[in-house]
Amino acid sequence: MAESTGRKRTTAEPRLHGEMLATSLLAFLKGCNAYGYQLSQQLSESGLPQSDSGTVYRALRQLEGSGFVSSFWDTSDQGPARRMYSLTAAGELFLRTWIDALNRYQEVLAGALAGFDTSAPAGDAGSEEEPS
Amino acid sequence: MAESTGRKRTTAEPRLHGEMLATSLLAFLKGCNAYGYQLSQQLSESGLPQSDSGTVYRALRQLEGSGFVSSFWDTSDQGPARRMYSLTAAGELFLRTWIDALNRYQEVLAGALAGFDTSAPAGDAGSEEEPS
DNA sequence: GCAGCTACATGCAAACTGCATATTGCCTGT
DNA sequence: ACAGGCAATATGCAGTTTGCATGTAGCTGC
Repeated sequence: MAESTGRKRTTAEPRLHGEMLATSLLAFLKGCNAYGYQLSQQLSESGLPQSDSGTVYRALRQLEGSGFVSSFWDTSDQGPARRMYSLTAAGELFLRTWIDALNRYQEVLAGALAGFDTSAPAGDAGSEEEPS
Repeated sequence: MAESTGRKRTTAEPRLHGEMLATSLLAFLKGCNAYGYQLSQQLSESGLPQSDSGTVYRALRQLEGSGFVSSFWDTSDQGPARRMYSLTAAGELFLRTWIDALNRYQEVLAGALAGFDTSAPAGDAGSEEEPS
């Protein structure tokens, strides 16, 4: 049940949501300020799993609402006005926090693949993690 | 606007959703089979960002629906019957795919933090580091 | 018997997402 | 000059996911 109409969640192709998308955007902004459109393109070119451009714009507005980025309308060039985003101090903090979490995440995954438990001290091969 | 009522998304404390949660569960199951309750606890102890236990159970059912884990009711011990989960071949594949994506993800983040673009050849240092 | 723990499940409302579509401004082809 | 197209941002909609609270069921301790 519950897999009839829309897209499925647990398909084999990774998607980037939530904090992952947010973190990617912040990371890009750490290098240099950019417009949403550019960020959306960078995502495409980065080899990372993609997100819809609408989602990217909305994510940026939310990040701004949370104070992690700031923006202003740039009308210096021609073409439609674009919103220039830049990272704030709070944004950098958030970025670092998440990269930290990501590191632990990878350790756990790597540990599991290697076949032993990362959260346990070395020595236990975990092959019969049998707690009965 | 729109930050009054419910929980906010982009808070400073990381949460584990979607594929991230799924991947963590699969990784734990790679080491050894387990019950949902155990997995939920392992998550708590792992130092990873947390998910509600209800979410964990639902994630497991979805993973089962996708064929990435299989389960059966274990009534051998006393206490309420518990569902024993184990990883399938498809699940291992999915796990590997996601760990791969995660690696790219981390490279991109690390590159952005270092201040240059990972997807671009060396030379452009993104020096528009607009000071003030 | 009653509280408490293990173990799993679900209802609900809010939030998130992908897709399609709209809007504004400039630029190009014919 | 006008149609079409791209750059750049935004939104409506419907389906999905999530956190929180709560419910069920079986066993244990007092």
